[in-house]
Amino acid sequence: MELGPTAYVILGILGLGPHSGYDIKQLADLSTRHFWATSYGQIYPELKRLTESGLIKAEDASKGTRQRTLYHLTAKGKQTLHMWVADPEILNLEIRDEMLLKLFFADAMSGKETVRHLEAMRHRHQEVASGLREHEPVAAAQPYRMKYEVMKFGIALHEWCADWYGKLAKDLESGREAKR
Amino acid sequence: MELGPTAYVILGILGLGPHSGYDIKQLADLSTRHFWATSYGQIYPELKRLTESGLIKAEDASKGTRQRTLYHLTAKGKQTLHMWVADPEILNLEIRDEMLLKLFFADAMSGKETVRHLEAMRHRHQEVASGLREHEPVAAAQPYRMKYEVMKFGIALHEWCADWYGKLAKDLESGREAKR
DNA sequence: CAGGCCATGTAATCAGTTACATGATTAG
DNA sequence: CTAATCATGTAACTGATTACATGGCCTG
Repeated sequence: MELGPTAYVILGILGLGPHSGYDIKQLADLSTRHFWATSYGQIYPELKRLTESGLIKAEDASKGTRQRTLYHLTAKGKQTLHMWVADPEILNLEIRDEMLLKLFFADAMSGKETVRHLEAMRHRHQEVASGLREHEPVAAAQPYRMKYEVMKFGIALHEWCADWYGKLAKDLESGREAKR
Repeated sequence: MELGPTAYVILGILGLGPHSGYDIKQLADLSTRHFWATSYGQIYPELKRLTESGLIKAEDASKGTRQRTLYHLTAKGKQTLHMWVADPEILNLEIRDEMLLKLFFADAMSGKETVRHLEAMRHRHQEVASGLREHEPVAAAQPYRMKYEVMKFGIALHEWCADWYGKLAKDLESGREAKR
């Protein structure tokens, strides 16, 4: 009965208060998405499993005929979440970036094409950063410091990346002699 | 007959010359691993598929009774690879970082525990960076500029991350008043 | 009354890892 | 002679996405 990271996303969000599966998805999309994405296809089955193992508890919150189930942490769930958070083990980081892969194999491309590609990468990171920036005020207003710090990290990271690609593009454009 | 990124890792590496499945894995581990990992469980079946669709060709290179198969790109494979590289479409980037997830939910931890966690994250990124640094000279000596640039990007990225976590840890340690 | 959002779920599929199985060659 | 490395492969499993199906509520 090992729990995966997705289970902790759910437990973590429920640690902030009772939420429905739908809520969890919305909140995750606004907060953890940039370093841990989830989908309904994982959330709903996971909610069932967590209920079965007694870490969370369902409570009916239907309005008329419209179904709605709120979940909240049990004492056991709280404890499990806290133990996970407090455990300082080193966990692995995974990055999958198909554009970087393309860049890696881009030696056959012309300088112009490479610059266009770098420009696209820069743009992509800028987009992610400004997407995060949009709900930065919300994150700042909350009483949870780490959540805000993680958001700031995301913004800074993507801006740093955008910057790096921009600089490389500039280098390629000016110092052609360096090519090859 | 859509090709996934892993297929392009293989095509890209074979674009540098004929290699065995084993070679491909070794080279990928030294180069693309930090933004696109692969395993034998993907490489061997993919080599079979690529052979069947005529993008690569197998050539026996056994030595005595020791089996060895070298693969090289066909004209069609070269073309497919080049078309992929030249296509400037925006592809998605995925990050999965369980430690960042923990940090995100770390508001219940004490300042000391959080600092320890940040220290571990800093250390992890430093490790990745110095791992990459080890074969930086090899990358620098090759005639492929983009491969070297991508490696430099990886090093700089992880060092930037290490730095960021280090700074946050410092902030937490000194400016306690900012907590909560 | 239509479109958007709230809400729940499942089935099929896909990508990728892990563990295993096998054996040859080479360097110390 | 033995350990490391070269070399190829598969089966089982896991984690996650996608697409679909269904329907109610609320706002303009």
